[in-house]
Amino acid sequence: MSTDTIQVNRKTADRILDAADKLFGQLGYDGVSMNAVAMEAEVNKASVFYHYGNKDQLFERVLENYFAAHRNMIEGTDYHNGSLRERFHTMVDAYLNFMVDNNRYPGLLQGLLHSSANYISFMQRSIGPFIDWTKEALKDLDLDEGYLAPRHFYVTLSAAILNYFTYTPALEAFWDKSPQSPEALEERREHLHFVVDSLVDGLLNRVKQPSAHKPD
Amino acid sequence: MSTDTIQVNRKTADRILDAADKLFGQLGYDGVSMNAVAMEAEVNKASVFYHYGNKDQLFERVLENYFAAHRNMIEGTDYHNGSLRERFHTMVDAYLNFMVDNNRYPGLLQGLLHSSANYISFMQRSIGPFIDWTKEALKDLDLDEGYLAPRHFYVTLSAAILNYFTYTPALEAFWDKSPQSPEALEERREHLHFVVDSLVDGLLNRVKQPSAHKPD
Amino acid sequence: MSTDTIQVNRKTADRILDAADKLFGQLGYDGVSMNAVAMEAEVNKASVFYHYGNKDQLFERVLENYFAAHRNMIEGTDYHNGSLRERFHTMVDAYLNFMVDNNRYPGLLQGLLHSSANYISFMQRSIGPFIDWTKEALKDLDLDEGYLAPRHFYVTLSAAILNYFTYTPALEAFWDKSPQSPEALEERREHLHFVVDSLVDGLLNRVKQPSAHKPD
Amino acid sequence: MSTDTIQVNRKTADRILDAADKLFGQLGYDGVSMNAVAMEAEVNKASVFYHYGNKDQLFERVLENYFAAHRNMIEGTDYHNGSLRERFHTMVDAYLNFMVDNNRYPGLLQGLLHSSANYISFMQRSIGPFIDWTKEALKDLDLDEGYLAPRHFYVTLSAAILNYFTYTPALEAFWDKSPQSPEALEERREHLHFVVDSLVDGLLNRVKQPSAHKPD
DNA sequence: GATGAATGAGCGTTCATTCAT
DNA sequence: AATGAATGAACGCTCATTCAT
Repeated sequence: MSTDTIQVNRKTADRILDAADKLFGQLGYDGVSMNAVAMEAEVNKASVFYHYGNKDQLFERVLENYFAAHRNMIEGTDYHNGSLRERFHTMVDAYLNFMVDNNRYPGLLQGLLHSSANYISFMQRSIGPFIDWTKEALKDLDLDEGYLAPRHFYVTLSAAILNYFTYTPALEAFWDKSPQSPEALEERREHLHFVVDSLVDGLLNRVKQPSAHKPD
Repeated sequence: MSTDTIQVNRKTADRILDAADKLFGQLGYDGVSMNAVAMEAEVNKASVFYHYGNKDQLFERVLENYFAAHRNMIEGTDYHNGSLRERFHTMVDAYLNFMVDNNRYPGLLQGLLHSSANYISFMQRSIGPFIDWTKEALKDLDLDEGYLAPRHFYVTLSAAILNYFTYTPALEAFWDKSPQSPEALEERREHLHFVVDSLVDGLLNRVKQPSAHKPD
Repeated sequence: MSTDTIQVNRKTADRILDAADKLFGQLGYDGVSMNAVAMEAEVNKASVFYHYGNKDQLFERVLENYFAAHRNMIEGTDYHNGSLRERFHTMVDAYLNFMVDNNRYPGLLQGLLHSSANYISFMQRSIGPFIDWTKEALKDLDLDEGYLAPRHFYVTLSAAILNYFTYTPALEAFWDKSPQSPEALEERREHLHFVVDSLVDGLLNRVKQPSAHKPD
Repeated sequence: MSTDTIQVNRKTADRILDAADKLFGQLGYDGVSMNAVAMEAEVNKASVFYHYGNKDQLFERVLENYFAAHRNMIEGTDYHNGSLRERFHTMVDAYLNFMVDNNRYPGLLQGLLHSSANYISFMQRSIGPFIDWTKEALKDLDLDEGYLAPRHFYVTLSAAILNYFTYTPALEAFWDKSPQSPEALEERREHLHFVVDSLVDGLLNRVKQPSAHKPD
């Protein structure tokens, strides 16, 4: 009974959050009205304010959910062991899986780019752990700066993963199957692994440290 | 009435288009009001409508300018000759130069992702030539589908270029110099060339060695 | 459950009435929301409605408390005996003391002036006894109408008392000490006694001297 | 024709200001919605914002009009010459005439008492000149502080004038004719002159300066 | 060409109020 | 007695757009 009550009481708030999640990811902060959220959630508009205070707070609740999931994903992934190649494969797989499971997240993240400066720190909280992750994976090679610095690999790889999702609507015309179908996703995963393999090969080639710890 | 005055007081229509260009790129379609455009251009609000009809048409005029420049860039680049590696370097350089010269374009493009479907065909008109370009560059290898298909390289490379620009505000915290400074851009260019070199090496490796280990 | 706890957690209904009293007096009917009352009283918003029905009724309860106190003040004051001068001094002192003891009342009363007609009868219930009071004090002089009628003295004297309190925030800039400080209040009391003395002198002068020069 | 145009163009803005003037005076700042102003002025709600920016600015425009008229009244009144009695009579007449001509002003002023602190400075700008005026009138008696200080006379006399107007709706039940009728106003004027005469007599009696400049 | 004025629709938000628990 | 949730109406305000001049 008490469980029931909790479920019933959470229902409206959850429906609102789901609706906001969906719409903000599709249309961005400015493209979504509180009225639209209320209608999507099939609740009264005032209820949205009752449960989440205002539009900014609702938006941040949506963001925080994803950032928490994002952090959990990173913390739940063991990327310290194995060869350089293995570590990168682990990372790319984990990131790709996360995007598949949270397919509204990329759109949400892109939307932040046009938001007022307030939300840039939100993005940085999302980027930071991933850059650290890349640093960790490349730690043996001692590349702190220059064109092979971890941050460049972060931008290149995250972009290769993210944009596949955000550009899906535009890409559909050029794909033979829906880009988000399991088959297409598997193909993209193979491509990303190929990219990682190639980059790791190229990297090891350039740094030329045959004596380095755990040669690949 | 002097030449100076005329130059300073550029044609109203131009001033409006410039203002719209700037604001749409910064804030996205929904983040910009016609009033804001008028104020930025220092013209009367009704003038904006007089010259461009309505908000959608103004937005499309801004888009069209960039897509025309984009097409010109592609058409003006000779990517048919040279080795596969050379052709890719040419492409990446041309695309990067274009972004530097048209630094409002990436933001504009990202904004389209949230524009409810209307503008997807605009994006596709921008993507199409680039995909053809990639196909042309890879024509010798006969890769029409699968994880090595040209379209995957398009997504990977365009993302690696594009996101460096669109994510600039968020990246600044992780860069030692401004990501848009000439030095940082040169570094990014080197990284992209490294990426291309690695991918071409990896590609040639795989294509010539059908018996090679399958990806993961 | 100790006596202390009970005293601190006064009856909910009382806390609400106090909060409403304070806020309505400060901000007027329109300036106060039921939510604000609930927060000030640190009770649930629905409790306010449970105890007082609706906003109008809550407001009226606050008013009624003051009007009852006002009536008690008048009934508890012996203004029938003594000289005309003494009777007026008694009145003015009683009224002034009442304002000091009920310093939220003047603000509340002023707020009524903007309440669309509904509450005018409330004001009249407050004014009536005071006018009767003035009539009683002046009963020997047989002044029912004209510029010396009791009602004019009521307006003049009540205004001289009331506005000193309601205009306090604006007067502070022109006072050397806080207008509500005991010293300032004592000074105001002396002034009011001076006013009463002067008016009584003037009144006796005119009434006893029908041949006196007409005003102006 | 140009005159016509100007009149036509001013029409809407003027109608809005008139409506705001009327409603704010009747109901106070919080009691008036922008919609109500628009309906009273028979214009579109957006027009109100077009012409006056926002509610605060509209309110301040109304206030400023009265404060300007108030200043003009004071500046246009010669209260430097004549006996003390004459100077006070001049003041009271001017103030009373101003209230009759600007009968919405008292209500507006009272409404300010419940407004946020922003508007207190507005009130003080209204009060200041009048207090100076009182000081000027009493300058020969050297009364800077104490219960006979000019500021006390300001409060007493302004209250006697102001409240007669603001309390009109409540007073009507106790008056034999409408308090704002010419006859009633004339009677009130006589009363005020009686008050002034009595106070001046009382004052001269107390300060006892038979050798003072211009004995009354 | 250019612009001041006007407007219906919609925005984010708060309101007083109700009701099931 | 008390409260979390819900809601229709209204709030101040901005929007894209039109139109007479």
